[in-house]
This record gives sequence, C-alpha cells and structure tokens, in this order.
Amino acid sequence: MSEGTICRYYTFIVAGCFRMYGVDDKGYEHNLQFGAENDWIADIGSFHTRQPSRLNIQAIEDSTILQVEQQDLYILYQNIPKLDRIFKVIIENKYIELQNRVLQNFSSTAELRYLNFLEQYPTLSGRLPNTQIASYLGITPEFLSKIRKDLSKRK
Amino acid sequence: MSEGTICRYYTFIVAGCFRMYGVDDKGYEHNLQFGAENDWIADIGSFHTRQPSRLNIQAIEDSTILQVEQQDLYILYQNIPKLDRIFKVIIENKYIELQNRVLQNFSSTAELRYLNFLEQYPTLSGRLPNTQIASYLGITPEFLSKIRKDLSKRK
DNA sequence: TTTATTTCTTAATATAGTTTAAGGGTGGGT
DNA sequence: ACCCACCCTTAAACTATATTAAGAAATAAA
Repeated sequence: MSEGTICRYYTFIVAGCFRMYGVDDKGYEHNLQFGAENDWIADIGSFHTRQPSRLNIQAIEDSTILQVEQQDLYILYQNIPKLDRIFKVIIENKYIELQNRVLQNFSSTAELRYLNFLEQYPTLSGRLPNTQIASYLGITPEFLSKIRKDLSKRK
Repeated sequence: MSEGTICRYYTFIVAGCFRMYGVDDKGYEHNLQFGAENDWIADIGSFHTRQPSRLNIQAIEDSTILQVEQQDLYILYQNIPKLDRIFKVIIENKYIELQNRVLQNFSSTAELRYLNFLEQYPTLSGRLPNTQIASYLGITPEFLSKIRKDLSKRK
C-alpha cells in the first residue's frame, strides 16, 4: 500500500513481516511500526476517513496474509454487531502499541531507545536488516553501528 | 490522574484545557497531547488493560468536565450495543490524532515541527505557556525561543 | 508600589547525532 | 567463477539541539 492512495484493507498477517513507514520532507523513510505473525496492519486513519494515506505498508519478508476490504467490513459491521466490539478491541490494542512507541521515543538517547527496542522485539531484532531498525529508532544506520560498538566495548 | 495509578475515567472536556504527559528517565516531562473543548481525554491503554499508567493527565486551565467510570462504561456497553460503535469511532479518531503526532515528529527539524504545531493548534498556541509547547515539540524552551527569533528575523 | 516568583530571551559552551566518504562482507545472477 | 547490488562498519568533519548561566519581562503576592 502506498502513500497518496486510500488504505482499503485491514490486513491480518499469517506469516512474514511488514513495516509501515512515512516519508519526510527530505525523502527519508521513517518506520512507524512493524507487524509480524498474528498481527493486524492497516493505516487505520486512511481506512476510516477515506483520505489518502501519508503512509506506506510494505512486506520485508515473504509473507502470507488475509485481507478484509473496507466495504465488506462495513457490511459485516451491520450484520454482525459483535464485530464492533471485536474491532474496537483491536484498535484499542493498536492505540496502546502506538502510544508505547511514542513513550519509548521519550528515552532521550538513541542508545536507550535501542535497548528498549531489543526488549520489545526480541524476535525481530535478529530478522531485520540494520537499516530498518535505524529507521524505526529515528537514527542513521551509521549511528546504530556506533551504538552497538560502544555497547559491546563497555560490556 | 497520575502515573502509577490506573486510569479509571474517560473524561469529556466541556471547557478548559488538559495535557497528557510522560516523564522520562531523567525526570523530564514530555507532553504527548493536549485536549481542549469538546475533546475526550484518557489513558486508553491503562483504562482497558487496567495496568498502572505511565502517563499523567493534568488541567492547564480551569476546566469543566464530564467523566464516565470504567465499570459504568462496561455496563453501558452491555446494555447499549450501539455504544461499542460510538466508542470504536472515538478511539479510531484518537488513534489518528496520535499517528499524526508521530508523523509530525518525523519533520526532522524542530522549526518545522513548530510550524506544524502552529497550524494544527492555532487556538492553543496563544493560550499555552512556552514551556508546554516546548515539551510537546520535544525541545527545550530556550531552543523554542531561538526558533521564534530566527523565524521573525527571516520574515 | 514594591517584592517575590515564575517565565522568557540571549548567548557561550558542550554534546548527541548527521553527513560524507571509504573499505570490507555477503548473497544472488549470469 | 565473477560481477553487481546491497548492507555493515569506521572515522573525520559538521550541525542541530542541549546545557548552563545571566539578565529582562511579566505575574502574582505583600
């Protein structure tokens, strides 16, 4: 899914890994979040407002997914009232995840943020290329290298 | 509402202004979002997981509010199925707001973030003390001063 | 009004993180 | 086997922002 288009699907990830990212004024990409097995991924904002998205969603591993289209979901909402509750809970959890991500960003130094990342995504840290992690942390890959070097020296 | 306690209320702001903030390792406060008239404010994470919050919510103006308590809301959910949908939409909007805040943070320089803030909260920018805005932007009040000076010089 | 208290501004110095550039490793394609 | 593309590391020079400190301005208190 690309920025500038409307996000039409809630995507459930059966296997693999995705990233959701934005692009800044200078053309640099910033990873907002990752999604792996058993997670949902969608630009909830664009999906519901039907406004063009400012985000991109992209597979970073070969992946297997299930998708629910917008119209279909709304029809399902009408026929199965319980779905409102189910998706309310999904969104609540997505909200919490995003809020934690913002809180994590408060950790002033990039080193602390990196250590946080390692705790939060022990699986992903081995799977993802360095550049993706740096983009998530809001630093350059070069600086991530330096952080790792400093950490291993000090240990 | 203070960090370490469980967030027990969805709060609707009739009049006034609130801020929601976290505190980092060094004791510095970081404003996550503001809420003014006709807005809801709550630590949705803590409210639903019933885990102690890492956030604080505080009035920064004399305010009038309405509050719904957790238990009551759950009872209402059971009796009024439509509420699931209504609160799903509220949370969707909160999610979008939070996501925009994160996207805004991508703007590499603090100056761009400040200009963004001015657009997004034209009302608040006059109402809030400098320190609160700086805390929202993730910079020091001193640096905000500098940004303003540079902007007015260049204009 | 005067004093006290908090907030804003300015400027000098210090630092976390970027940019640029170069060299080395690794896997895929032909 | 080779080449090509991509990723990782290192280091030097540079820049955005923090820190510290001091004075000006504004607000509240006496």
